[in-house]
Amino acid sequence: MLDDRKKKILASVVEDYITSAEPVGSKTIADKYNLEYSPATIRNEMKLLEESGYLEQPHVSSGRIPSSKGYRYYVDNLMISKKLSMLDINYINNSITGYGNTEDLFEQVADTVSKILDRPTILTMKNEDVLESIKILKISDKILLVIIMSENGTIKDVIAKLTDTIPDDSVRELSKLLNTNLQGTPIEKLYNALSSIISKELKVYSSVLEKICEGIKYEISGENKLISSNNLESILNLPEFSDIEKAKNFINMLSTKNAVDTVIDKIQNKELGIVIGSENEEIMLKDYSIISLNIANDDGYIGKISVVSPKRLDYSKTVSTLKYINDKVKNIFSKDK
Amino acid sequence: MLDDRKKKILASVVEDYITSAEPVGSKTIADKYNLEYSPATIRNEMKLLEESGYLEQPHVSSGRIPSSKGYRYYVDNLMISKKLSMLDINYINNSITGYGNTEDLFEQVADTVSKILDRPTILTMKNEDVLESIKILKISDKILLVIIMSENGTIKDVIAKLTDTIPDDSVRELSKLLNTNLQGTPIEKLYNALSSIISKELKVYSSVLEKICEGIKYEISGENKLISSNNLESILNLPEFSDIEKAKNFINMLSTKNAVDTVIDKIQNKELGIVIGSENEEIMLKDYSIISLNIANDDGYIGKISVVSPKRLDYSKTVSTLKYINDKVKNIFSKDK
DNA sequence: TATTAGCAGTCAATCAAACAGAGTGCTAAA
DNA sequence: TTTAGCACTCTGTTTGATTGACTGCTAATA
Repeated sequence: MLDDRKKKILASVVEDYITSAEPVGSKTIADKYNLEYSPATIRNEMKLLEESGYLEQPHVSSGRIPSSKGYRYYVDNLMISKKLSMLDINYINNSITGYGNTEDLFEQVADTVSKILDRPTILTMKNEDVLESIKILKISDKILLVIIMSENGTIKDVIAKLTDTIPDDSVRELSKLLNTNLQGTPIEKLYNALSSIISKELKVYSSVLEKICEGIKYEISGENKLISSNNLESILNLPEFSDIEKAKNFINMLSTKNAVDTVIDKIQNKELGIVIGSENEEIMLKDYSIISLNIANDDGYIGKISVVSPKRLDYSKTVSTLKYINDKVKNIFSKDK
Repeated sequence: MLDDRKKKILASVVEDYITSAEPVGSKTIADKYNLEYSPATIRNEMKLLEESGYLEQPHVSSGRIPSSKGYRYYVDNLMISKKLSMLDINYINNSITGYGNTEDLFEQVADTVSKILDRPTILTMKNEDVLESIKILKISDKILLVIIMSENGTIKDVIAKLTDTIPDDSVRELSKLLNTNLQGTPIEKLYNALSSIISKELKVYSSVLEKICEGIKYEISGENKLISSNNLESILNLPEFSDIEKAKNFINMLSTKNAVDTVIDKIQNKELGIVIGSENEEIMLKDYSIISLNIANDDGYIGKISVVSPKRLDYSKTVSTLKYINDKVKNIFSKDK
């Protein structure tokens, strides 16, 4: 347990470093943050903080920077939750309108978070959803519109271009058959379910169904749909990326996404998960933090918004923003009911 | 007009520089490309080529690099069109399947081009298309699916979540009204047209129509839809971007897009447009080239695929790839008919 | 006359040495 | 227990010297 003075010093180091990105020296702290201690005292304390792993020293004659453990202590014990500025609140309210389907909403959310926090934002939508019903609409002789409705209220649709014309009767019959066969199927397994049906029971319609299948495969792409929305230019301006190799690594990490995905997947039980730097198992991620918020509607878990950043970031603002947005999203969902 | 020897030397400089990214010296050319001239002769010729503006010398004791004029001469007169490798051809054939609507197809095309050429690729879809008909389908008490079909065969749909329930009769009537009022409207003006109708003629349905309108605004976002698909990590590996400022500029240029858009818009009359470096009016683009291919189906112009790159790039491969893909796309369109 | 060999000259890139500045740890005094 | 003072360490920047690639020019050669 840290004593009061150490806490104050640690908090000052973290907060100064978050904005300056430069190692923080004892004099800076004594001057800027009106602590009642002399630089020498602060130096002694900083040394102790380093020895117990909360601070690091890039080299012997430099100031200190927070370690992952230091950030963790700050986040858990010292951080004061900031209120969002009116500017940010207005921006959020204007850009998250709640129009469209769940996917549209998630995209809006990702864009907004990314803009406000200036960090790449990854969206995970879980499809634990099951099929409620399928409607088939004949748009023209050779074109069908297949509408897929899930119990959660998500609506997706697929356009199937046929090779031959199809009579109205068949469309009606097909619609019935699909509904009786597929109702209750988990959305993410729809493609597989449909494929196996084609070969077994519904051979008559196989050519039509294959077209529909193709569409479903394309539109409902598997389990976790990940969208990364970002504002790369401003991120590359972070001093962390003045070394172009680091910048490339970061971009690479984001686009292969595997490592990040694993971390995000593990964050389950809590509403808000924060994984800081070396807390990540993957070494690749040792300098980065991931902050992830679970989104739920009344029926339960729907997905996550996750922010990926160098571990030097404004944790307080990030958390406030995510929480505010979570409320907003919950609100939209409850209105829909 | 350049004599034969100058042509050979210019071609060698361009081709060597394209792969090496290092200024090319007289000895390199004499050794690697089996030209029958001594380094001294080549030196003299290179000096003349520089004086007439085809080559540039970064500093007095370095080799030469092609100027924009040099690339232009190469592209117009010297370039031998390369055949695509089997690898590339297979990749293209596998990834451009032609499934889905025009927009899906365009996305496939952009991804493919971007992968093969390792460059950001921008897609422009022109909506000169006009409305053929609108269908409205009632999905549940409070949810309508509005299907918008254009004469070009593109189908879009919008989900409108209503605040109140709507009777079946009204849906039918609304559908009729919209069709008579909007048929023939250019797709890109649909939103405006609908908005003005709401206030004038169809006041009874205004609350429903506003919801639909909202959706249309969101889904059919204006005139030119631009999608940029890219593979940023590998692009940042280009030696052009070893200076991080250049990298940021490039990314910035791509995301603001204004400058690039203007160039692309101007390329109209030809099937294939190549604008090299300083040929661009915008100074921002003086080190970049844009290669843009017009795509048409039987009814005419549909859109463009444009590749943006530092002006050092494999023009021959780029052109071959775009042409091959153009054929592929034309093929898909004619099959659809 | 056209080409080429040879050589002096230029410049970028690299490396080491010198120097300034920021910040520490330790000691001794308050 | 806290603080002032000082020697020390390390980074970052500047300066100068060195190396190497390549040119332009001159004079010799085919």
